Amino acid sequence: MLLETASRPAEPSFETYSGASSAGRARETHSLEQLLQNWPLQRRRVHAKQHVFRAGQPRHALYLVHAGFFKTALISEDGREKITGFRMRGDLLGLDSLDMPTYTCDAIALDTGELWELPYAQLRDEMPQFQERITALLAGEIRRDWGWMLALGTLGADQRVVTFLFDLASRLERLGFSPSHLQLRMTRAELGNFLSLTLETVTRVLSRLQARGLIAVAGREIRIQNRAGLQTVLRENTACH
Amino acid sequence: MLLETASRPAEPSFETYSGASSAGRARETHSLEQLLQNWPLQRRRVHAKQHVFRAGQPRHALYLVHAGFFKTALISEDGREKITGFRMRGDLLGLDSLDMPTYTCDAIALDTGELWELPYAQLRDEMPQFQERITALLAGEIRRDWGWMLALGTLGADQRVVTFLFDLASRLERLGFSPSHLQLRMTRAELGNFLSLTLETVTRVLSRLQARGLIAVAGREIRIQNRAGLQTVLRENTACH
DNA sequence: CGTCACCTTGACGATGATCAAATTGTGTGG
DNA sequence: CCACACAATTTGATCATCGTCAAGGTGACG
Repeated sequence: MLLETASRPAEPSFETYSGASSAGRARETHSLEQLLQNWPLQRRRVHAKQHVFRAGQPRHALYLVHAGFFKTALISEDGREKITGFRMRGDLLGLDSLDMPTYTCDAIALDTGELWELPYAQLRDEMPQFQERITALLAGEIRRDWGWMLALGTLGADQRVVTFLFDLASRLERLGFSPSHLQLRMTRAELGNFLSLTLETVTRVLSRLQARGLIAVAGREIRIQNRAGLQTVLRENTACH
Repeated sequence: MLLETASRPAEPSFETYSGASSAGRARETHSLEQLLQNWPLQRRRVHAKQHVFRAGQPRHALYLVHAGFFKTALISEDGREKITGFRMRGDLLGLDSLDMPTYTCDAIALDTGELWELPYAQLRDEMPQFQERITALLAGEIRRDWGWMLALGTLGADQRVVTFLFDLASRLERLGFSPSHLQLRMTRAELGNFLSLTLETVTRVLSRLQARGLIAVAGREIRIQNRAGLQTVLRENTACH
């Protein structure tokens, strides 16, 4: 697989990509969520379309996604927008501005969700493994970004979409969800923005993949029906390069 | 300016983007190079086309570029290659694999150069400001990557090239070089790879900009002749989005 | 002086963007 | 609960940008 995710919480649930359920089998003991389980953290509920923070606002915390689905996005002075990633349980919001006085991107909820507010300075000083985790998460974000730069720079439209589906599936699987039944939380436009495609192209690719029997599309609900077939798509010749 | 550089050493020189010269006016006291000035570091000389490390090799150090010009690149299993960045004095090589047992990208010298080998664990434990610097450099790399994702995803060919020229100019200026006289150290193919363009398109854009009197191109030597004019190019409508 | 890598320029074509229009889905107020 | 407005999705037709292929030029180095 091309891309990786930095975090791997447990405790699956459904309908909101959260973790309210019970039958959680916690395997990876070093996730941030595990570390912080009985730390007195400020929690914050957000609902869809709400900004967690905006670029330029004073940075006062790092947020750990505990439930819900988020996007982070840059907006340039001249209005161009770019979604830099979709964040789910176990991911952090605000990592990119750790060394800055203000946030450097927007973080927006696509869903109802819950965030844990991490007091960075305090945790760094009082919890020995914390700094190490943060370093790993930062480096992991760089690797993930580079992976996407590779994908977006060298793959055609179909292959980008398939790469995205595989990435999402694997992240969901780590959270304990089915890797073949994907409930998208973003619009076609947002997906296209992230993949550097237009929303029409995203739609067309999905229709094309459905026509080939590789996936089943029903709005934002996507079922992966032929994983091997999708991997074949990735091998098909790219126009670029 | 769209992009930033995490490091800002002093002591300009010429002909190799290094720092052998003397008349250095050290302003920013918190650069890594400053911090490490009289630390007993292993130094390593490299020459053009030599690999500093390759993806998969055991990671044994972090490298601080002291002189020369480098590229870092990813290569996917199926042979697609992507240059993730060009690195010069004050930049670090290997940041992305800080938490890994092996390197996750290739680092290749485009020039003769000198690297300082940083023993990460030791410095982290013995030098108080070190960890903080590393965190800042990691976060800065993320911001830079996101900036390029925005540029590559939303700008046309001409604008990408101009953005690159401005970025390079500003980095060179911080090192004490002229921001209008650029000596490229990479081929058109490498530049195109980084910008997700073909080498022909890069050539064509440079020719076009020269024809408009905005720059003067002589092989890898580029002179910026009309900075304001180039900024105008950035305002010209992009096809994409 | 010849070879090789790199660069430049041209002609052509394909991928994906743009524009347009119709359909479906969603939330809100009556 | 329905009707309405609006957001999101789908599909089609057309076109521009940039990739591909080809050929010639330039420069470096043995």
